[in-house]
Amino acid sequence: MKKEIISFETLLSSWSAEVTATNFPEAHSAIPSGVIPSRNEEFGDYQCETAMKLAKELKTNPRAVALTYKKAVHPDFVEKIEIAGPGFINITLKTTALAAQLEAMLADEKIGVPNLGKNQTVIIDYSSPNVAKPMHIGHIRSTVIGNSLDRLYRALGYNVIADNHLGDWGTQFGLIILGYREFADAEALKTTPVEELERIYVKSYNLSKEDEIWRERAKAELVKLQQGDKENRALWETFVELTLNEFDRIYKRLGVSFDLCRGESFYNDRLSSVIDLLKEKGLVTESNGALVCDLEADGLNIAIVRKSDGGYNYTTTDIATVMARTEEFKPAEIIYVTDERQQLHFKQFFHICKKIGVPTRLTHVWFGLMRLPEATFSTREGNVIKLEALLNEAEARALEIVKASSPGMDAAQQHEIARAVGIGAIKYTDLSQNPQSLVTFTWEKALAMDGNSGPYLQYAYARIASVRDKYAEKFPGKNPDEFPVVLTEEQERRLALKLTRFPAAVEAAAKLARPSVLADYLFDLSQAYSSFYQNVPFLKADEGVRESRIRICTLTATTLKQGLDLLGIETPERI
RNA sequence: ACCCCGGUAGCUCAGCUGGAUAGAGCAUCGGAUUUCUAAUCCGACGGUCACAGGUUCGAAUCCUGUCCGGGGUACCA
Repeated sequence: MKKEIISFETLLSSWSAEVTATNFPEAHSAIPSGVIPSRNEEFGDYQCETAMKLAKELKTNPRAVALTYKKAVHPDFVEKIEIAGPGFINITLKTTALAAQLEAMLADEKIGVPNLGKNQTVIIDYSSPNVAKPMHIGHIRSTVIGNSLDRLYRALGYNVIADNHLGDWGTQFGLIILGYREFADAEALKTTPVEELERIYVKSYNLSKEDEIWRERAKAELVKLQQGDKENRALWETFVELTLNEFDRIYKRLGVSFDLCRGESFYNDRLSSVIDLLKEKGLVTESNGALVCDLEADGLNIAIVRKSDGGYNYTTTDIATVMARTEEFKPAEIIYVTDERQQLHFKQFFHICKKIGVPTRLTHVWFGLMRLPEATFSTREGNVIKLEALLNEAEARALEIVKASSPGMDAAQQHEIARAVGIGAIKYTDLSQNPQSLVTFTWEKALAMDGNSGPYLQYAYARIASVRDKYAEKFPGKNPDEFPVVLTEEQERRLALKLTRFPAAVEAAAKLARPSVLADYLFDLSQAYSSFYQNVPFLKADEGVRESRIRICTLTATTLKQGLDLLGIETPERI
């Protein structure tokens, strides 16, 4: 059994809490005792603001309170504690302790990421595109953010079930079936099936708006489908299959895979019993021919659970889905990743779930819509950018750069690197900003390959891989692990400190449901490494120092690789 | 009308459960390559944190109001 790695932040926070409890028992327990990384490195490695908060409550001098911490027995890994400004407690670690922590992390496969999710199942519901509609760049966010959360939770030891809740059931199928019969283009269905299905849908939808007879016919087709008509059912299955084939191709390119792919249709049989249950609980009333949950009293408007034509809508489907998932998997939590427009829906739906006694914690992770600088995307405007077009463009641009920088490399390898770099660039762009801000799409930003970008991080990784190859070449048979880690240079110490903070970054990213927290950390780490790389020699250093630095490179590489993997970004050994 | 987001450097964004001099990237300008991958590094320039009040030792951060932008508000999801 390996010794568990505990971060300095955690150790220091417990220490500070203890000092508070011993010396200021009269203080309110809510006073935060947290120790955080210094905002400014000239003040040390960690800082604590407890003294100022305590002094405020106890109406005493904050610097005097801070002095108590300075005088208390320090943890053995602390070099010094200083008091500054209005009452900051600044903590500097022993460099030898930092080195020891790096060695512990090097010896641990998970480099210190804790196992928080023991025996807990989390279902993450993401991507969830609609059948018969091509994925455009607006769909990438749920897929990429959801997939990163999926990876983060797995890394923290949760049992994750990734479920792609396809929009494969609904009123649009009446229109599609009718349109398909009337004006499908067999040739187009073979070459670009989903695009053709969408064309059929849009045309049929437009007809339905001006032609009442068409509308009635479409409705009749839908009813037939829902009643299990063989022909319509077969058509529907074809549509689903054609669409899934295409989605699978995109998921494969994105490195995304699901444990389950259960569309709305999967829960179809349970819908009427959901209504029965809601009735039983006295939660529904009739209004204008529809059945609704009136949530006005809770400030959540009204949710329709059965339409006046007898059909069900997504509130009902979602409730049925939760109940089915709860029965089958007993998850501790279900996380939904969708765009911001669905906030009200999820509030309503979570509220109803609570009222009917669903025990599972339900979380809605929403993200801002992606838009163009001049307008929002809309099929009608014809300004949608197909997801595949974006991926193709990214790979093409990356290939140009690879060809320019590695002209001697064979073509297959150039393409492979361009693929990883191009896709990495797109994912990183999306994941590196706060999900909840609205995103303005520009090609320039989406395909950024320098500065704060995916390729910058991949480049840092590839340089390390190259250094390690060179080391093995020049010093065959030597094992750096037989030498201790020693930190001498300023850039080296700074890098070391950043390395020890990886587990905290992973934890925070998952807890806040924001992969951008991890992306920020990794960029910061890469910058620290690049600076180290540029200013500190390793292969030319003396024996011992050289091995120590190679080990630091190794830990940086592992951290980047694992970290980028949590963002779903690959790390080629050479770029 | 009501509800939810957002407004920080020329551009794209961090920072927002109050803390020290508001940070990155891009762009612009100036440097670094006989040396471990220059997709890099080092430096400079650049801000009335939308606006007005308030809370306090301290506000980009919390409260109130205003302006601007996006989204939502019963049979689409």
